[in-house]
Amino acid sequence: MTSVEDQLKILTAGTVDVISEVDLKKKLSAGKPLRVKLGIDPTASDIHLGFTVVLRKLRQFQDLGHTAVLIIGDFTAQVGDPTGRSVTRPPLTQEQVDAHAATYVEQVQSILDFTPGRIEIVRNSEWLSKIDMGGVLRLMSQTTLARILERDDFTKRYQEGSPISLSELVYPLMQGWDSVQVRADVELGGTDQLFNNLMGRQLQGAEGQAPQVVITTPLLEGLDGVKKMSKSLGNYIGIAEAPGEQFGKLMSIPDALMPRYFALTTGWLPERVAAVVASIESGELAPVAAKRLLARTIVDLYHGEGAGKSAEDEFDRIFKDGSAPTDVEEFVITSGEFPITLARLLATAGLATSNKEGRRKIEQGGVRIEGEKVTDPDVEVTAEEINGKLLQLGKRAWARIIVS
RNA sequence: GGGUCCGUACCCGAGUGGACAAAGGGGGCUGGCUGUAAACCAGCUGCGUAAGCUACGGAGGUUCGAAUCCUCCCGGGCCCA
Repeated sequence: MTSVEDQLKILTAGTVDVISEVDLKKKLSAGKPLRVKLGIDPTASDIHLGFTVVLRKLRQFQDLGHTAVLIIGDFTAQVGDPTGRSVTRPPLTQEQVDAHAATYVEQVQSILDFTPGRIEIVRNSEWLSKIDMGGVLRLMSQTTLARILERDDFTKRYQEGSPISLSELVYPLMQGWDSVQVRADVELGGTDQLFNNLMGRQLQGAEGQAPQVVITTPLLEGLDGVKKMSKSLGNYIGIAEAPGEQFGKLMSIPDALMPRYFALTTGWLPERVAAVVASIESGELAPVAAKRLLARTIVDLYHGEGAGKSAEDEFDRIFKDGSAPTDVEEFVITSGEFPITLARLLATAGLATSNKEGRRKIEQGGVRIEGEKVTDPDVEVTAEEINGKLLQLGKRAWARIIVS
């Protein structure tokens, strides 16, 4: 087994908070596999690059012989984590939660070790749906309103006069109770989870358990380069997204963000990251080349070796040469629809949400048929004229029209 | 429970009887430029070929005419209890 000192070095690298390192050392020194908790709220169906930061940290624990305890927050998802939120989350149905949870577990396999014994996956409804009012009150007496309200997100909402549901105030307690239930030795999370995770420490202490070590990892900025990557902000790159999508999205991140992306998402050793960053700064590696390298690396990571190169070729074909992608989706239109105006054709093929919008796109010069720009939205085409032709909207949307 | 203020398009937000399909910003889209799906600049952004239709929390009402006035209902903030 790796020495305690080496483990400490690996496990604390790239983290923001470790509370506390002394505790972690003590726990590691006991020589037993630690139970390392990570909670996932199944509020959306995709795992994104930002979340892989903490997943990779969890994987490091697994590789050192510790046990990953993945908690699917199916119960807490019904309340909604108020962290960083300015509004109450809408409650999810059981079906949505189940579907999201299934997708999560599937996607997480590309990062975590699923060898039996290395991972446990549990749902927090197992215990949270059973706790009675007495139990809830006991938990609530462990904290005070002042402590809960210290949090920025609540303070802000309170000052703004936005509604805050009491159930949201209890959220950190539920998450803390999870730690008690799974007897967590360590809990991982993004820096925004610090408050919630510290609650776990306190509740464990009150229940006579050794308090968990809380480790936080940095939050990755999303495509906009400012706000954290999140599903609800729509600025994310999903690990299950198509190679072309991932490549393109990565190419669009602000240049200044590249070092962070290399450091947090590639899984590279710090020395390798430092070397790349240095060559960018010295001008040896052009920004665009660096970004391509990043994009290839990430696509390879989630779609297999070589997928990055293919995605890059495709990207060049589309955006550099301006030609159509190799596989354009076919769109079948029944012959009864013809003759049809170009505006309506666009809407029928799903490239516009309405005829009106199709009309606008054509008038703006954004529509091509077989590479030829069309200008009159009212022109009618017959089935024979359009069958098999390539319809293009803007730089990023195509449909091959098939008449049946 | 009482009082008071509020609810506007994807989001924020102006509008308080006609000139309102509704200012402004964000987002999104299209075009230009570019190493880039970045940045920047310009245009577009309810539906309908059109006449017109539908839309300012919901339902009624007043009026020639309502997002704007009245009644009730639903949702929210604040103050008092």
